[in-house]
Amino acid sequence: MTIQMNQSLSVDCAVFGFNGKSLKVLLIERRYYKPDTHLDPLKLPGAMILENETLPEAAYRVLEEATGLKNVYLKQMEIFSDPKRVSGEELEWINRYHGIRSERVVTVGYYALVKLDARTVAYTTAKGAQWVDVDSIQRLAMDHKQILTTALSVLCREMLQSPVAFELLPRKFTIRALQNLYSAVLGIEIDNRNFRKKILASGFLTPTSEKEQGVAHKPAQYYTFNRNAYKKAVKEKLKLGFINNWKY
Amino acid sequence: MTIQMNQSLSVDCAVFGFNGKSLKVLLIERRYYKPDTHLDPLKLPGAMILENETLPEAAYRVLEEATGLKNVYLKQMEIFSDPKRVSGEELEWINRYHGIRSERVVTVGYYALVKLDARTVAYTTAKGAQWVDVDSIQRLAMDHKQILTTALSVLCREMLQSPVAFELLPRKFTIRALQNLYSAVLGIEIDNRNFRKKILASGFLTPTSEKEQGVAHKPAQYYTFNRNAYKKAVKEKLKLGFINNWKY
DNA sequence: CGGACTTAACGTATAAAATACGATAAGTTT
DNA sequence: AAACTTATCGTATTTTATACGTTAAGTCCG
Repeated sequence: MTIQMNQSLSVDCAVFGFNGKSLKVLLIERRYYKPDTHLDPLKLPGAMILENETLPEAAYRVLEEATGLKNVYLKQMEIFSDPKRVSGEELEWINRYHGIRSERVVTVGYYALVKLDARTVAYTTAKGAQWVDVDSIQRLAMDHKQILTTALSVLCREMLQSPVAFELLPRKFTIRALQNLYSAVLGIEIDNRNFRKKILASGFLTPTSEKEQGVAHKPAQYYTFNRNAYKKAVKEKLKLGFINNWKY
Repeated sequence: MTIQMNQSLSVDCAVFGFNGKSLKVLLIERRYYKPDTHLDPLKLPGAMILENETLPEAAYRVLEEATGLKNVYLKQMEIFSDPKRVSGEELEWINRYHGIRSERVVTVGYYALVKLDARTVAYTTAKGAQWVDVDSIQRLAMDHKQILTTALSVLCREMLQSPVAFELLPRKFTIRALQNLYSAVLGIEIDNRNFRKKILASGFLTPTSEKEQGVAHKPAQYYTFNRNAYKKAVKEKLKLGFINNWKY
């Protein structure tokens, strides 16, 4: 057995957004170097790591290029290192596309959460990218479907452990919007009265002076996420899951 | 900017063990290619990734070589990709040691949990490795101190979320031993009466017919971890931290 | 041998959190 | 104006966490 050389390292990002109804992921249509290929056209945004660049830097670079956004929630997931994860025609495509000669490409999966506002949607669509409902995705280029699946499971876990939900919502949001997001991503039903009670009791939401307008029911108050209150609470108490919530 | 080539990928493992009192990590003394070097001698077990090998495979290979154990709890943490994380004399050492010519080494950090029984200790010490108290470690080779620090924080988090503690205990253990482990790793005091109540209420422990012998107090019952009961419980209820424990 | 000592094991009382669900409020739609 | 929808508040019940008292079963030491 020989040590692997002539390999490349890439990053691939599953960029998630929430439109109030369902979870979306950003997909890019790739260009072929020959027209009659049968390779899957849609892929996650990604790039090769450059000299003098760390992996997070590469991921942020990809993300800014794809969305125009700089301060985005971004997190490393796992690394996909199957020696055959890209091979044959796919490897050929990569080498051709990047102008390199690599025998193996190991990729690091990232997942990102963005606020799906009009500006961002305009930017991405102008770039030819598309926001696709995560449930509707059957196949993607290379092993990107697998990366997406991993990202989804990581997102579920994170939603339960930390306040990442707010990364997907606009700055001002209603409690119901937050509830819908949890409900959609986790696929569970939530009692709105208890959810409200729990989330308000946490002290992480600050009410604004604004209310919904033009909705066919009692308009709801808008809140913002109070990150400082959250940080303070984390410091004060260890949060558990397995052996629930002890302080001692 | 150019795409990085001539790079190597390695794995480094923080292997933890618990001796009943404190948390230990397995360290290896590295050999110099010249005697008067000032490089730190102790490092985590690690290896370069081989052709036709995935990263987890590489990590298991390292682990088996270092401990003689095959079925070990092993988990990928994060990737250390600073372009300068090994450079100069350290990079020279790596290239010399492995007989390669690499300009950059990106490493994937793993952490492993093993049961520190007599056989394993004998095996590792015969190999010249040592089990060192984690609190006493000041410096390590390359950026291995940083990898260790990351591993420790991941371990703390995992201990609170999933039953990894049992990977560090012998098959049969007392409730007090489990408590001491939590107490040592998390650095918190735990009320033994409430701990017992909580852990027994979870239904994850199966009592055995054996008791402690020769201890200077009432002998405690030995228990085993009931993994099936745990899996069943996980299925039945989502476990949260941020928005604690809902079922709905 | 007997009392001191230590931890195991059980129990009880209180506080805090989760859950189920009733009732009213404030808008739009028809 | 009645129907409809969701917001918002409230209450009762159950579950879980926490603090801490008590007895049991051994060893240790005189």
